[in-house]
Amino acid sequence: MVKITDVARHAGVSPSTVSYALSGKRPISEETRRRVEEAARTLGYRPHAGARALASSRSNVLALVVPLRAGIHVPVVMQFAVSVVTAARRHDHDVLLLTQEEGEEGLRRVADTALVDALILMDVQLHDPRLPLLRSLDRPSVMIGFPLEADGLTCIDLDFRAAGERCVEHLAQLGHRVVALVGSPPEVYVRGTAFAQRVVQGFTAAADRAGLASAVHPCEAPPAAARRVAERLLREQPALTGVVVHNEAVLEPLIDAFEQLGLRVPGDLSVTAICPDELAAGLRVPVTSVALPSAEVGERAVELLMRKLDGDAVPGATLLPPALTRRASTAPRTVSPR
Amino acid sequence: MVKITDVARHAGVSPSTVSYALSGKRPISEETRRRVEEAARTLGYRPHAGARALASSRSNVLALVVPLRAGIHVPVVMQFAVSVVTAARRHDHDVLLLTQEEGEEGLRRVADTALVDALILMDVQLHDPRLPLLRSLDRPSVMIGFPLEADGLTCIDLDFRAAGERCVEHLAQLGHRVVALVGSPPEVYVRGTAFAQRVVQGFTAAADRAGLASAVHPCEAPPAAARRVAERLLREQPALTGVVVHNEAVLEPLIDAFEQLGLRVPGDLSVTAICPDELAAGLRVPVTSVALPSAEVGERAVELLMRKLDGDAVPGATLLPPALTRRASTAPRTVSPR
DNA sequence: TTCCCCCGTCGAAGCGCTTCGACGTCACCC
DNA sequence: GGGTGACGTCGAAGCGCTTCGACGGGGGAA
Repeated sequence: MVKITDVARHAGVSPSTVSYALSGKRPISEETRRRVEEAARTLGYRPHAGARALASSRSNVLALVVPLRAGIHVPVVMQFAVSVVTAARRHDHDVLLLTQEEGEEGLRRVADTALVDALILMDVQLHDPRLPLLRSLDRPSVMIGFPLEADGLTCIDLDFRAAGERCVEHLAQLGHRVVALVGSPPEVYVRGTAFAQRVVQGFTAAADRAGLASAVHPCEAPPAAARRVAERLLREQPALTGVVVHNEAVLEPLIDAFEQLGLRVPGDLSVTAICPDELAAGLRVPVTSVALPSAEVGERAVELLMRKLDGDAVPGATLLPPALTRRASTAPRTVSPR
Repeated sequence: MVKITDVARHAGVSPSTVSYALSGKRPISEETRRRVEEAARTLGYRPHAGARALASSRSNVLALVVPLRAGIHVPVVMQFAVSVVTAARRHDHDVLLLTQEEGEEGLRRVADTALVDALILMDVQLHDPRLPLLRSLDRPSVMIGFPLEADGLTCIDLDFRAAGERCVEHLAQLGHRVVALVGSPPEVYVRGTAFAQRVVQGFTAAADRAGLASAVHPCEAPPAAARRVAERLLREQPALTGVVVHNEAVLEPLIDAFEQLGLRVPGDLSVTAICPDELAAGLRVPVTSVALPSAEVGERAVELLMRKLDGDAVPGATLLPPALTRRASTAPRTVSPR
């Protein structure tokens, strides 16, 4: 293993000069810097991560806690993770993967052993048990999602409330008067997952404001569940013409079910979704949707953390405004009753 | 931050004794060990990861390289990742997440900086460019998947060749004489992804051996592609009664397509798959399948690495035997022609 | 009773890096 | 021409832990 003293000798300078030349933390003459860099390159010098962490009390590693729960859409989680890793690398950091299984103890462990400099949490609950811990930790953190009480913490997410509203407004503009929300599986609401509840709030508020009749239906993931919900929807709201889907797993089966029940999309029924753009755009009937910008969220989360690590103040809440893309699944309400 | 000297003082022993007491690397009297443990507990002592890594040249971190490519099934990747993390934690290790985007340079970086002790690679190609690098690294590694030339390296995976064979044998036993394999998207074969090709080999070999007529069809992920493949299958092999699906994304759409084309599963067509058990079992028609044991593979990969880290010899190749579970989608061939 | 060995513990060195204070040199200004 | 910074570099300390050799004391064997 080649170490800093080897580079120093090779470049004819002291180890500290090598350190400064490579880190840029003190001015070093152009000439010396070039010599050091070349020495480092020809020797293949790689600073020892542990030594560096010990001396600088910075590990250049971020922790990412991913959810394992039922009812969450795995590809979305993966997208977050990948964008976090990519963004972290741009800032010269690596990412340690933690599962929620490890719980608070895991967070405390990686923070207290100085394995990581900072933490990113996904799948935040309204009353998340990890909040007090995060506050007490001496390391910065960012949550992807909003708990109810986030004082002193930093959160970022799509503005799900606004997303719910946006979908309803779009349907209202098209003339629809009776709408329904097909949401996540019941357990997601039961455990108080913030984003799911916010969509419901936004959906309901916007519907009330616009004077629409509305209903909310949680829905399990299997296609059969989608079919059942579709039937129930039509039974309970015979005049239904607008549907908002906030559940990646059932989006396609649900549309299939509607069509099998004799409803054309968008002829008889307009469907909008809150989901990743690729999913909405890739369906047989491309679906009008509010995008779930996982890549952007992951990226911004990392940037927030970096600023916190630099000691800068950051906004406690970052809500990304929803962007609705019109596709083939929504159309003005047909005036003639069916 | 509480350090080892604090614990030592509190327990009335020297720092080295604390170290030995906690690590068990030298015999320490019962009495002393208890005092040390209690001191550590009451003070909330957490050894500094960097310091430990520097002194012991062990970081207790594994690198996991996950694929980002098109055509791979994301939930499967996630399952691997989770099982690797869980298994690693059981061995007191953490997991650093790398994306394939970082490439060989990323591997070299985390290995040479001693950030990680060992590496796990997924999505191995037949001619994987990372092989020489892995051989030259001074750290042990395990590949999930088999390249063509694996001398000196350690690999583990489901025996995909045998899995392909097993599916065909099952169909043959049921009396089917004309079979087809619906595989991964073409790009997966083009880039030489080992497991996909092995399934083809096993499928073809077993079909030849049993004297079955057979054909292989790569298939893109979108449902529309599944439909096209279904039509083509029936056109090109009118006597087709047995299908093997090795493509998680199209399994369900394919069955739908067959049924829409007027074929009942398993009445007219027996379908078997190579995919995660949950997927096969959760479909409308539960599908007979060879399980993709991601959890077991991840776990075993970690165990192999641990043994290598301990300096033990391990087998170069670990092939997990396929296990076929019969479900509703396969039945004996109907004697009467349709 | 003496010698030896082993068990349990200690002290010190050192892992490879960063960082702080200090020092020499040069340029510039009065 | 001497004082004064600023610039560029060096040396040494120290980050918190592990590990190696050494050492004292007690027990068993002779």
